Amino acid sequence: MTMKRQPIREDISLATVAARAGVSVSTVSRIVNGEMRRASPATVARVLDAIEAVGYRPNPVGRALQRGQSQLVAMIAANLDNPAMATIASSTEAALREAGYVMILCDTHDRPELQDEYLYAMRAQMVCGYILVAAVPSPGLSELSASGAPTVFVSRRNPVGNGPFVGIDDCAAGTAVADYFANLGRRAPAVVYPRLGSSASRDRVSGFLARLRERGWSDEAIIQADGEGRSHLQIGYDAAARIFGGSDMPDSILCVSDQIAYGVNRRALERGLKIPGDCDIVSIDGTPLNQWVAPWLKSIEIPYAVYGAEIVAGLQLIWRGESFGERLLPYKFG
Amino acid sequence: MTMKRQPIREDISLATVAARAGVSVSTVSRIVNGEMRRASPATVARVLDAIEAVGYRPNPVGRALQRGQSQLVAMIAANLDNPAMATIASSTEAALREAGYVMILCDTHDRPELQDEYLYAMRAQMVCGYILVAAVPSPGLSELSASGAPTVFVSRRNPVGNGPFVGIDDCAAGTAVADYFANLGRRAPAVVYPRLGSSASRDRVSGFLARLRERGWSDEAIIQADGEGRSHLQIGYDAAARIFGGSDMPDSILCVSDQIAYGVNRRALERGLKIPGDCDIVSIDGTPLNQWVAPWLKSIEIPYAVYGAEIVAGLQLIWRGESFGERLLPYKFG
DNA sequence: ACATCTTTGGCAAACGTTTGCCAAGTTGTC
DNA sequence: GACAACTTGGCAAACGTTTGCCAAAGATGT
Repeated sequence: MTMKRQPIREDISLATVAARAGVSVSTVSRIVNGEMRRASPATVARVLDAIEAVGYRPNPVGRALQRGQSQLVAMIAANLDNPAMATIASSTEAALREAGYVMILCDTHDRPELQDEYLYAMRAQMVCGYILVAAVPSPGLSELSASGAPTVFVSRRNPVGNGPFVGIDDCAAGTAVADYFANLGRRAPAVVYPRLGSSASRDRVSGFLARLRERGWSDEAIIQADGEGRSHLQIGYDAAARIFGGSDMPDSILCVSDQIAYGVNRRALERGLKIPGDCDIVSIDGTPLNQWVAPWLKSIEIPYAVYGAEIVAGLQLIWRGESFGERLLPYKFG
Repeated sequence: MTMKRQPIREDISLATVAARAGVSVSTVSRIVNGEMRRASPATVARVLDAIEAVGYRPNPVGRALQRGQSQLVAMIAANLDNPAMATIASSTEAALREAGYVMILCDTHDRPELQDEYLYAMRAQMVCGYILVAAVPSPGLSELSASGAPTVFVSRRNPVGNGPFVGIDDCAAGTAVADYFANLGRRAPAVVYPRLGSSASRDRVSGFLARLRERGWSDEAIIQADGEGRSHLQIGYDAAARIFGGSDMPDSILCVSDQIAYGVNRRALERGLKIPGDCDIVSIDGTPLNQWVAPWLKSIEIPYAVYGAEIVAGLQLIWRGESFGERLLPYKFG
């Protein structure tokens, strides 16, 4: 029983179907939208046949104009070159398609002006939802935030207010790493993070520091190094230069992202350090690529591949009017 | 002189501007579209003021409906999880935005049915162009190909016909690696590639083999290994198992992608081989990540970051009616 | 026979834009 | 003074959809 897929003609409209079925455009429209009770069973059958016969598919543009809202969802991401974000984008795209939506992807390169430009452009496209991955503070974001448009924040919480969030419990992740180091008997822990921290970075660092303090470390005993710029690779590399150049060498380092860990490791290699051995490195991200190219790296594994499903489920909740605060996903460590 | 950016109200239309300027909607429309000669300078000024005052921005949906074409461009990519494709997507998105377009991203996961689904969905969205990254043969693609819609193929050539192509000279890249191995005095070269090869893989392999034959190798002297599946990482890992398990060990391996090289390297490590040393590995891709996580890997570097600009330039050529056959970008090696 | 209600389906306006055509008004030419 | 040519700007249709409202016809109750 092969279902012959006929070529899609873009010039098939409600009018075509209506003419063929001998009814009006409105009747066809109602039937297409599932309002079956507005027509007799005979008419419905005739219309359905006509739809099938001419291969009608609703035109999303006409529909968007009339409804004042499209089936487009905007994903505004900070940096697609980061494999973690690419995975989020990929899984979200799949989940959206599954639900009948289409994703527009915008890469802000972490720049507030670009983020605003996109926010405005997406509003003009009448998108029905916003997914903000690692959003940055900006005037447009405040405006969006205030407008009450369906929005989900991913990885980083809303930097200019609050709103539905999908991510992990960053603070707990930092705590877990602190416990791991402490239980292993490490004496000189360090932490590397970007200077312009997102909520995620900050929470990870503070969870880590808080637990170390609880377990007896003084603030001076914990080596902290931040790095400037947008590239986490470079941040890690630069910060490591200061750490390894200092008087007291760490025996364990928490890197708040995989890429920072790559940077730290490269500097360590240049210094002739053995990783692990001379120094343990733990990162937070744990993309699958690590197993292939960075087996020396132990990670808190964030389930980026399931973010998509969570994000879309969250959006659907919002569309139905039932908002939600946050969806924290379980991470894996060990 | 701060330019106060006013909040975008979505309910500002041509009618709003027209009312404020005391002219008709048509006049405003013409001025917005740059037809300045259809109105007196005084009117133009008044309208421009009104536009500024109310913060008018054309509604892309209404425009798309009227023109039968949107400012949306569809990028249909095989697999976003591959960093090379993520970079292509990112750079293309930037170039499109620069040119005033908006990108819709679709990830087909290398599946023909999904590719078709997207092709149909994008047609319904009245996109004004298609960018097919590593396209796969499918009925919908044949249809698109025949329809003459503006399309650019990236990385892989059109598998069901021909059409504008952006990429590198894959055959020459393979040849270059062959020369490199030969000049280094390697005696036992190998090549690893995916079984279900794209045009790109095939060309790279055949360029490599052809040059080795020219330089005196017999077919039996060249170790060839392919791997099945979609993950290049796994392909490399599996193929390496056979290579390293065989009687004659290679002293040099060409991997047709970075990810394959990662897989091969991991197996090599498990075997206790030293890379480089016991065996040289060269890959084709050369993403910047390599410098950080795979310094042992020498690569033909493909300038993925400039693909975006080339792709968009190509599209604009097509839109202007001047088609083009292919744009081969220079790669770097050494 | 009449009033009332339900079923069935069409008309037309609306969403925001573009553009062919027409109608004034202005200028130029003989 | 007549006529053409150009300038300026508006009307209205069209793109494809949705939906409030109305009308015809049938069903039900008195």
